Amino acid sequence: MGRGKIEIKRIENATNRQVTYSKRRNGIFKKAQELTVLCDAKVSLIMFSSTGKFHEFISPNISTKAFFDLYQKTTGTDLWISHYEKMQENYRRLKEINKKSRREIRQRMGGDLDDLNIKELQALEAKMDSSLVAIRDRKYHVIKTQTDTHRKKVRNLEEGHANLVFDLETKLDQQDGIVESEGYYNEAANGASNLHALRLYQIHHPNLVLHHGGRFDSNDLRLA
Amino acid sequence: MGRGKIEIKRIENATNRQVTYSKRRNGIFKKAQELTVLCDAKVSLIMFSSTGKFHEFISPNISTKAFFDLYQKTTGTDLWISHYEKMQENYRRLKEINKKSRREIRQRMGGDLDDLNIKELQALEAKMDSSLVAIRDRKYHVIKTQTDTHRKKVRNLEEGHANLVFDLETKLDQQDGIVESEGYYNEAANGASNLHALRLYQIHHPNLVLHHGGRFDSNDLRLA
DNA sequence: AACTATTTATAAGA
DNA sequence: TTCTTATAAATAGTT
Repeated sequence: MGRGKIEIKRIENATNRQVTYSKRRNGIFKKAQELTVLCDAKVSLIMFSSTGKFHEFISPNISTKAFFDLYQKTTGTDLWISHYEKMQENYRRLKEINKKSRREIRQRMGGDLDDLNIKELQALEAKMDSSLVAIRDRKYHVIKTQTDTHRKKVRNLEEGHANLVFDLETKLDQQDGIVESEGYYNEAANGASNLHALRLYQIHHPNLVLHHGGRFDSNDLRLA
Repeated sequence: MGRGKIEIKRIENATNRQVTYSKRRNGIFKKAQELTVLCDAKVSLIMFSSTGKFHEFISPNISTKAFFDLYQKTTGTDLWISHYEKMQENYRRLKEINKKSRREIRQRMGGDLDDLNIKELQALEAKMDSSLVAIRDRKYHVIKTQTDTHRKKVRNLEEGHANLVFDLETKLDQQDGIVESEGYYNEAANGASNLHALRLYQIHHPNLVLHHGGRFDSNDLRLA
């Protein structure tokens, strides 16, 4: 269809070939477009020229990926789709497990109990009961550990402090030399050395330290 | 190019559409073939008719897979990989959620408590406690429902049975006509009519039925 | 599926 | 590349 008829064989003149490619490419794209519209068809037309240039036509409302998927599904060709589907299967399975987990949690939270029978309810209750025991045990263990830690800390602090006070007293003794004994004891009574006395008392009554410095009292245990 | 010019829009007549599809498909395939030969180009032409029928043209010396690989390489858009990676990401996320769910369940079962602090332990204990209450409530509700159902069933059965016995007695009365009164009462004493007596008794003491026929006794409640 | 009047595509030239 | 145009090719409507 042109000024003259041409034989269908490779055009040897590169320029000519390029021109013909360009013209016919437009023609075929137009045909593809018309076919898409007229016949409600899905068309994918991809071409590379001899120089490697790339052109594509694809029907609207379908992506190249979707088109290729459709192609594979239709032809049964299987390049990577099996891998993909295996993954989808795993994904599905994982989702199912997830759902079950969530349901189990809900049940353990006291919901979603409607379709459990007595036996299941009893089993669940028993499990929850023993779990509760374990949690309580753990809590008491944590409390005990914390208590012990605090007790030690406080004892160390108190001892350090008492030692400092003792050192201070010793230094005062050395500095003042001979002091009227009654005056000394009077001063000490409302000053540093009552802490020394406290220190000596604490060594024999460690629990006292806890109740004052450990920030734990019976209230904590009531909350626990 | 035909007897008349046509507008490029969907052909509504299905038969016409199918015919046009067939004709133009041949035309476009021929064009693709010619382009391939004349211009030494690589062409992939895939189409699906509105009825889902599939046709393909592809340049010789290149497979569809190779063509698609070339397509991906040229466009830089790796369709599959992006999808695959998105899926992998989802999969990973789901797995993470799963792990957390499992951990939560383990904790609610009294395990995996080592890295919870007191506050968390207390919260968990409280939740478990209230959940346990909910589960117990549900259990008692189920038990009550079952008990009621059984009670009703048993009462119906007993009444039905008693009615049968009563009918039997009535029939015996009619059949035997006049019987020596002492003999009749003697026979009845170890025969059917003691059931009649039971029936009358039950009407006024319905709970008796439950304890015999309901298969529920205080033991059940102890287990529950 | 064949026919054919017409429309459309395009080869060659500019 | 794009336009022009003579001509080949495709195809719409018909049989």
